[in-house]
Amino acid sequence: MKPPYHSRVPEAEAHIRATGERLTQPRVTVLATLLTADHAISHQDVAATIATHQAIDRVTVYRVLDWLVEVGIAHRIAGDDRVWRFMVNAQRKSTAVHRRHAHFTCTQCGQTFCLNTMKTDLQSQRSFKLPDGFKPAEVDLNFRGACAHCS
Amino acid sequence: MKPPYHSRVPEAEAHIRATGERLTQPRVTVLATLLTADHAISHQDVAATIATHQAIDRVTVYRVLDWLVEVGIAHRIAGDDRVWRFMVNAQRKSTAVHRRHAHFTCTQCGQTFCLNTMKTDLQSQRSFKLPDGFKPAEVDLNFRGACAHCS
DNA sequence: TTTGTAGATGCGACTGAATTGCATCTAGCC
DNA sequence: GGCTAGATGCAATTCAGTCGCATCTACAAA
Repeated sequence: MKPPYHSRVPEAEAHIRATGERLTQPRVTVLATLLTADHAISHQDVAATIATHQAIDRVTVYRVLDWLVEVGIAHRIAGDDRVWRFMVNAQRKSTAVHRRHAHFTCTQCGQTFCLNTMKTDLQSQRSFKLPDGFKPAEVDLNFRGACAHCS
Repeated sequence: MKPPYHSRVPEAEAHIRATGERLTQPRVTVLATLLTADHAISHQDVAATIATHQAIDRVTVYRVLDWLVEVGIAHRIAGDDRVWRFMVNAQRKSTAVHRRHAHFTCTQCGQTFCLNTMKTDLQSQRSFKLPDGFKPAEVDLNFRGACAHCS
């Protein structure tokens, strides 16, 4: 069980201040919500969770989520249902040449887990040889199957 | 330059007959169109291409595309724009326990290439160690960057 | 060859995630 | 305290994809 929403607020504020951009209530709320999740969650999940304790506009949630991705605090994952899911980045490296993500989507419970935050051997991602001329900037690795809970 | 649409019709018909299911005109047209592409194309690309030489309903294209994926002739890729893109499978292995795809999306021209059909060293995909209990059934590897044309 | 029918197609209406335009508000500056 | 660029709220819109249902057709059986 992850720490609840309230204990995540200071952490969220610190992340936002670190960007040098405006610290607003919606940004804090959305980020703190994202920080309490141990798997990638959708815009709707975020909006619904927030709605239980305060009012927030759907569009604002979309915009904050986009902003979090833009400034490098979070990343987004395209799901099989055409819905974006978001997750806070494990460790931010703003100047990283290669950004790498590894996710696992459970086909039974539907949850998407970020493998970068788990003990996983992903070093071999470096060893791919692409055809001549193809210059990758980012790599995504997506697994589909049964998660630890459902298998 | 790939062979044009017409020369792909017999190939398309053969693939469809091989499934044991009905050989219909929309199926042939959609598959032949898919066979002429050297990169993954969207439903809209398929529909627009077909529309230049014959009438076809949008919904039928969706259904045929889904069917092609279902019977294992093609596969779909989730794009960054929430649009599915489709591509004929290189070699079909109906009983494969692990289905693997590797794609490269060019952030400049927007095209998505299937690396499985290109000379690429992807053997290292086997070497991932997932956390205990996670049982992958499929693996997708997605690169983003500059393609051979744009780099 | 004709016929019966399961399955495919065509069409209109619909869904729902995400986006846009614009008026209003506010965080952080002076 | 006042200014203003940038953020938010709300309504309307977009667009990929889906659904319901009437009609059509591939193909197999007669």
